[in-house]
Amino acid sequence: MTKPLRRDAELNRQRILKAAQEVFAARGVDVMLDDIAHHAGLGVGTVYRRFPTREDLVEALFDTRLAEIVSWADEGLAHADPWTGLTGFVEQATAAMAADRGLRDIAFSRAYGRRRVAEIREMLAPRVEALVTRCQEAGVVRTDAAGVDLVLTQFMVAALLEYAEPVAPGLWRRYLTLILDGLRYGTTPLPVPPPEVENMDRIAENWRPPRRAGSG
Amino acid sequence: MTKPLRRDAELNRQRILKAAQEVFAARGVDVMLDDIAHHAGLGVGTVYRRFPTREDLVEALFDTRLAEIVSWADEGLAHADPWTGLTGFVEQATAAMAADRGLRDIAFSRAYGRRRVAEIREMLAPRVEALVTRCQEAGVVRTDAAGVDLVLTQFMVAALLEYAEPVAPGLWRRYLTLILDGLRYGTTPLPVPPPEVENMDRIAENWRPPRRAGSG
DNA sequence: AATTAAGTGGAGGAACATCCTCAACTACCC
DNA sequence: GGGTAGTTGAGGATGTTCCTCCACTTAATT
Repeated sequence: MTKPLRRDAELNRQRILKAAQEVFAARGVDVMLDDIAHHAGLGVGTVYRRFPTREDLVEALFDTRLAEIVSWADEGLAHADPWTGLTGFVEQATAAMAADRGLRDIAFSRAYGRRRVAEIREMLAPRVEALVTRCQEAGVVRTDAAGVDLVLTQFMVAALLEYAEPVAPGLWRRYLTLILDGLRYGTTPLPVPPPEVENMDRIAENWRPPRRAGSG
Repeated sequence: MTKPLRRDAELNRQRILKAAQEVFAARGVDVMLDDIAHHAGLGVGTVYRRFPTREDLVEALFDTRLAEIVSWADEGLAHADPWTGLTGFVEQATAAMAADRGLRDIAFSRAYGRRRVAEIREMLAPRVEALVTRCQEAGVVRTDAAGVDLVLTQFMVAALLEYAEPVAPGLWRRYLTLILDGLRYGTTPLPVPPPEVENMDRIAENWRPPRRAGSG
């Protein structure tokens, strides 16, 4: 039922998507839409006409990016060696997030992607769980680790990306290696249980929170 | 040459310090001074009269807190077992930062503490270096690790605190253990060198940065 | 080439957040 | 009780972000 756009309008739509992609990647999904418009060489009004909310832009751009991550998880699960499957997945996902600050936001924050993106995110959890379990059965991951641990460590590495990536690109590989070694070779009993799955959402809500969402 | 304060004024000064301590601990050093005043049951003007800048409050409160961390490092160095010395230090420091969001800010951010606090921070680096080196000589830390690695991992754990501590208190112990295990038992060669010390400041500048300090 | 509907630009108003001053007031101290 | 130090908190100054609106431009149609 949607009428096709006029030729110039369609061209501008593409320009906006390209600009949004670039600006999101460089500065995260919280940038002003004005900046995207400017970067696209267009007026703000045009952006708002085509994508009334930031969410519309996010959905249009990150739907496939997240699906890609899910497919990497599947590839990891299909890999002959469980450990290589796990590390390969983690490295691919982290590399993608290192290159795109917006992707980090979408992957972790619960502030965007209420629609499609949230569904895709939920597809990831069981796969990550399986990646870990498979390694444990093969005896190459400590038995007291859990699937959520991988998510939490990704959180930490993503935080490192926020701080260090612009200054020391690629440094994350050093600390990811360190953490994965801990996961593989560590023997010190983990002193507290992993978080409940219900808590993961509440933890994710603190990803890049609004400046003054303070408590009392 | 500083005249003693009038009795009521001195009392209020104490009230302000106590309130600031509590509010900083709960919500970080970026809270509005208005909030501190209100929490102390005083008017904003009083706070501004006594501590003209936020920096004054910070210096008054965190000088000793940071010195305490330095002394823990010394205790760690004095401990008979190098590994226990190292982990003991790291755990004490992290526990302190888990309990005080303001302390995290002061320890990592370069936005405050240009004066005294910065000096104390600089006393820490060589001690941390020594803690690691001593463990390596004893053969209980991988030889390709460096002193700065401990700082960077603390960065990651501190980030985890930001996200998870309000929701799942104490969870940090799980991931700190994992990381320390990696540091001790890991064998996978670390793929990139540690950051130059000069870069550490630039990384720290991204700790809780102003909302729109974006690049181009 | 004239008509019309679709699309565009971007200044600027609205809604906030934060900072910090200052004039009227109050409390201490001698 | 006079003088000085101290207190107050509403509100002006400043800054940020969002998003609308309408005069203007351009593509499509006849």
